[in-house]
Amino acid sequence: MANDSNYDFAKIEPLWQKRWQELGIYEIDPDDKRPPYYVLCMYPYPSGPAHQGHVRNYTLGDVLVRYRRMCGYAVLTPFGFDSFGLPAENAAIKGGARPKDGTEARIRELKASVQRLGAAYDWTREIKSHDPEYIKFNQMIFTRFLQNDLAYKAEAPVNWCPGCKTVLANEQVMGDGTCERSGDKVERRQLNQWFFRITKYAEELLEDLDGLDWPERVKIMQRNWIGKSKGATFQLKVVQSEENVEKETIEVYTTRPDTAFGMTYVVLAPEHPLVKKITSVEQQKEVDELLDKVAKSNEIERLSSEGDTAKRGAFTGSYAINPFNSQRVPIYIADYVLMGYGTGAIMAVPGEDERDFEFAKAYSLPILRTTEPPEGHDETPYPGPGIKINSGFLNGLSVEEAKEQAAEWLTQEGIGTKSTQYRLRDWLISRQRYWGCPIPVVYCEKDGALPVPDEELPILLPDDVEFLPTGESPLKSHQGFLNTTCPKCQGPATRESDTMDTFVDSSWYYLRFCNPFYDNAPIDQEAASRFMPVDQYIGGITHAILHLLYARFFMKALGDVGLAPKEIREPFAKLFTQGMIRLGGKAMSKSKGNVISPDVYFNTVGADALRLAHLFFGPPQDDVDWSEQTDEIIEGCSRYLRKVWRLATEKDGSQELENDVTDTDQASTHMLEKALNKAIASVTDDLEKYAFNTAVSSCMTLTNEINAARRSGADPHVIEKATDTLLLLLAPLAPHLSAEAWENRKGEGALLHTQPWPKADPGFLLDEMITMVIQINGKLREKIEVPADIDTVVAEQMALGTPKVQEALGGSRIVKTVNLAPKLINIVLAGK
RNA sequence: GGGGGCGUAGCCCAAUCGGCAGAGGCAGGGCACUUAAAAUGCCUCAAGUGAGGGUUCGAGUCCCUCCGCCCCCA
Repeated sequence: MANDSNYDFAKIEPLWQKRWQELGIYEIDPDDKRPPYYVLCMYPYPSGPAHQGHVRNYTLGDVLVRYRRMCGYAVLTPFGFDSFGLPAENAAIKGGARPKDGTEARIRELKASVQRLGAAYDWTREIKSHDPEYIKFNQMIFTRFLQNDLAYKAEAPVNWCPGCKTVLANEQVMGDGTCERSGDKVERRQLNQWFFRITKYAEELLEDLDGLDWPERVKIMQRNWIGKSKGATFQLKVVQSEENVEKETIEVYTTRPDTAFGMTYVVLAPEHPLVKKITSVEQQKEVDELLDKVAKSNEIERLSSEGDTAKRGAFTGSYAINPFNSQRVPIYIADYVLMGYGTGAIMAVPGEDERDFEFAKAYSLPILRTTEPPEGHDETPYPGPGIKINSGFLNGLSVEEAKEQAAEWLTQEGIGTKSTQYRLRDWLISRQRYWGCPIPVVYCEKDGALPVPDEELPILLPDDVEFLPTGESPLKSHQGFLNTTCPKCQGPATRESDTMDTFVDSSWYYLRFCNPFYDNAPIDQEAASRFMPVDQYIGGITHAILHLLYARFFMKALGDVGLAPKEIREPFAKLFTQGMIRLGGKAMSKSKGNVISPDVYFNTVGADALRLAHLFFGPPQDDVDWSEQTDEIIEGCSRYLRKVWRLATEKDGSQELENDVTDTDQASTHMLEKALNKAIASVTDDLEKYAFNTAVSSCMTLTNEINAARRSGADPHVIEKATDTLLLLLAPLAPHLSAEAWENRKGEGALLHTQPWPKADPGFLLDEMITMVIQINGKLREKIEVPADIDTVVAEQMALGTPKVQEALGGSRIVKTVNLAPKLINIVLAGK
């Protein structure tokens, strides 16, 4: 066996996968003394066998798991499945397997392909969102939120498909506002639904971003999503045309109170409660027409800047009084003003706002500037800084000063106040769907909406339901599920038939992983205190906003209702977002139908080669285009691994490892020592900063150096040491082959992955001689070898003495020398 | 429309603080081994960094404008 030059991955990979599992080297005892380290890959929706996106994600995670383990940490490395969700239910409706059966089959498939990758997971901790235990605790969390005013019920618009007669998720609405299934135009309807009060945490969610070691772009996306803005709210009196009395007031929010003198009209959201009251008889028809149109359009259309502006608004027939100058301005309604943001009403300043300007032009409303635009500015609105004009007591002030003064004035007059608004809205969690966690609420005619008591949890989904293409959740008509008794009066009551958004499940699973065996509460707080926050979270950029924001909200809210350690405010200390795998210009995913299965590679080159290729493609945060060349890279990685195998397992015939090796080449031995230590340093450094592509190439370089050293007769002891180290460095990257080669070298039972991570000897990292670059006027002219500790003055003399420099000097005057000896000397000559 | 990213050799990609454009791989070429081929080993080839300007002794790297591709928000 020792001379077997063929590495049989098909045989060896499953053996090691089994051994790691049996040895439990990635499981943690409760009394483990090593420092804890929590590595987590976003748990996947089980859509069937893994695709290359999964491979990439779990490879990156596994490299870090194995590396940290070798660095001496007790690494927590759990895996689970985000197993509720729409596709399983849609499959059932189309006549496929029932959601539970289908989901569990998909889980088995995904798990099998994840296991073939050889990633080290503690499978004893596996959890699935649809586990009855998980449902129970999910529901318990909901009831705690309800009791602590973090959950509430309110009317909210939903996407309604008139063809399917059902509510659609946002993802089911196509870009053009039609239903993905029937193609009908999706409408907005009001429905009574459950919300989580995430807005209560808006400020904390914003502030705590600063302390996170996350990619800056993800933090920027979250900041924009939260959308904090500072401004003022104030009241406007309404003058109704026919009665001409001031009964009602409108509250508006603006970020630019300094522009109030330029207000030439007011706009209400079509849903604004005042619309009914203030619309005049003459304008009723026009207003109704717009209301009708708005009801049929979705938010995407409403916020779009496309479409004929002249058809997007309607005059109500009433007027408002601008408190700043007591002028009457008309009140309009317009589709682009949303009830959910600010106060649902705006003051319009067409002189300083693009959108107001377009609207004013379309409806022939006056346009007035209140900020002096810079010279040469055309007729378009000017929103920038400048000096206030046409603005009464604000004239002459800067925009910033005027904002302050205007808000001050509003406060003094008692008609307004400074106000901070957030774009973030409360989280609508109700889904009119079957395959999700049931919302644990019962409705009693006498006692109203009540949470289900803990001892009655979990409320599980009934199995005996029929999936019909009616579009309605089967729970809605399932009498056995619906009928219950009121926990308070024991009278007849009805269950809530909506289920929770699956983002609820994924908002706290990382806490459950800390101790998934705990049955007193959702979260074992002691275990959570030990492992949380997650040291390294890894997943796709697609979850940059929603999942990560919801999970952050849950961490805070769970702490505040006493279910999680209160001092831990953030769940993910460090985040890494991997780039997408694209095929044909689109992200690779089952729903897009452009999946390349890893199976064929598992069978032809093995998991290690595929893993190595994924690491080697390029920077892990960048997107990868899957192409013909990808196969060549994978083939190249496979070739490289075979090379390592030969190096590590074949005895070099010309060199026998005897005690008294004499005739060795000192220079090449020394070069190998240096190459070895440099490789340790650079691979370690690369792993710390996720530069896996360069970590792989450093291993390749070392491999080449060892082979070269063998040819030139370097000390066999050093060659053996370097080869051992190469296997240690490859252990996280290509775990099967390196583990097998290690055991081959070290004897039966030797375990590579429990070895300590190698340390570089700093003595070998510094070069004695350095190539010094000599430039003239910044251009390379000469290179000379100098001792690393050369005196800078001496170095400069040497540089000036070189023939090329002498030649170039040719009578010119030296203006200056940039002396960075021993690296570089730049001689700047006058006028040449 | 706003925000973010990317653009280096035929291709994938390297290049610490602004200091020699090349670490690694793929493809190509040559040689060795072989009866031959595969496999393997060795050697070799190649761009001046998307375009233009600026700052600097010196720019792939910093600043501005433009072009192309991608992502997010609207």
